[in-house]
Amino acid sequence: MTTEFQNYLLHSIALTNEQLDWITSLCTTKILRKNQYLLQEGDVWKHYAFVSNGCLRTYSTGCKGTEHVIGLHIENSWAGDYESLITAKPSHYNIDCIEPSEVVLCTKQNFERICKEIPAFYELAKSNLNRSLVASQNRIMASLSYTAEQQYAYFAACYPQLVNRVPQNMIASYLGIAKETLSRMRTKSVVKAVPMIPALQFSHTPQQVL
Amino acid sequence: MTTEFQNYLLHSIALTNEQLDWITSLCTTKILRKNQYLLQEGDVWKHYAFVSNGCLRTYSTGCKGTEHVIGLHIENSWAGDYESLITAKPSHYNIDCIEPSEVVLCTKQNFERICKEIPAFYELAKSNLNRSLVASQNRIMASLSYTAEQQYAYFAACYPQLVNRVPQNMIASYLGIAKETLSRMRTKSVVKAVPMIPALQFSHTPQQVL
DNA sequence: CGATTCTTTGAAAACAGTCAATCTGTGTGG
DNA sequence: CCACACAGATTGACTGTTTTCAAAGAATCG
Repeated sequence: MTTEFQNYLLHSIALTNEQLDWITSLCTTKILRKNQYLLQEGDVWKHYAFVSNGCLRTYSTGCKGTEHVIGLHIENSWAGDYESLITAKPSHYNIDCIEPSEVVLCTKQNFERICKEIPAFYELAKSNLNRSLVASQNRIMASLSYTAEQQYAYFAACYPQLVNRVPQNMIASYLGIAKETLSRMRTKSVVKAVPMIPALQFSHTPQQVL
Repeated sequence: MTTEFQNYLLHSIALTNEQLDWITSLCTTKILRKNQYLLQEGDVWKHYAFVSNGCLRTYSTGCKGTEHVIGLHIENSWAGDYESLITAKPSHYNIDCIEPSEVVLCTKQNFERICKEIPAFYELAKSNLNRSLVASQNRIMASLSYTAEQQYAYFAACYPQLVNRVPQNMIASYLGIAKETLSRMRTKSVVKAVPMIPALQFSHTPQQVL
């Protein structure tokens, strides 16, 4: 029987059974209940984490205690604080579960070992990193170009799976708008088309954070 | 005599003279006048470009023809459209010179050849990519957390070199605010301190786009 | 010096944020 | 099984910031 993680790998790259088993043996699975932290501010993040099930959010606490959602991660994507991982410094972020979730953890060390051993795996990791960067830039582009309403429409177009799964206040926070504003926009809901911006026209791919 | 690019390399990684010469031989230098395009929307970006002198901007044209500045690049940083580079698709962005500039170009192919041959160079490239990603995320964090005024203060703290070098309308565009708003903020100029947000407290490093 | 680009300024209007109250649904424990 | 508590969503009135448009003032470049 193959796990979600193994399915993800098999769908992404070509692997022998031995390789698949070997990778799996270097990873651990962790079950998290709703609201449980995967990473807490101040801790050093030392893993690569694949979300095999559920939904998590990465957020940071700003001045006056407001929470700002930096990332949302559902099954088949990656979560973690990349900055903390590569600098080995304490994280400024929190990651917790919006739903009961299951994540596959791989230590940085093991992850790099796998990369070295299996070029295809390495290419996958690199491609995920690239996609993260592109996704970040698209998000910046959207925030520069769009009004609150257009941003939400763009978000909904990019991540239809999240719209009815993630609480609205978190989506609002992710978009940098007030939850009341989002609520009002939704009730109006004249289903406006998002004005298409060249830079964003091919970007309807789910965000990956590695 | 060493060029700016060679100085950059020597300050970043350890190289023999032969290696340095070899790398240099695989790159070309291009002089650009003010307002000249380095990349124009619709073209495929195929290089890695190191800015050895001057200042460039990456921008995109949104609906209604508004220009949105996605990146600013001064000497000793990198410019280019990474998305177009890795996907080999036409770029949605324009890059042009704010000042007369000099860039060192290296084709993707040659760049990868150097990476393969010289591990330290590869590590440098990887580290630049990582820093780009972190910088993007910090920019997102800032746009979520800060008011227009705080954003400008944060920008000025991060990039003091740019404040009096890049036209204000472009800085405004970079920050996603109207140029008039920026102008008003500057004249008020009660030099407010930026409220520090945990996530951004160590991020005062110049943006690198590789 | 003339032309273009960039910046400043003013006033009105649009937009989004805040605060506070109410409403809804879900899950828990008595 | 009901009542209650709690998290999330909605609504209204108000405030404040930011945008827009238009015009005038600097600065820069050829």
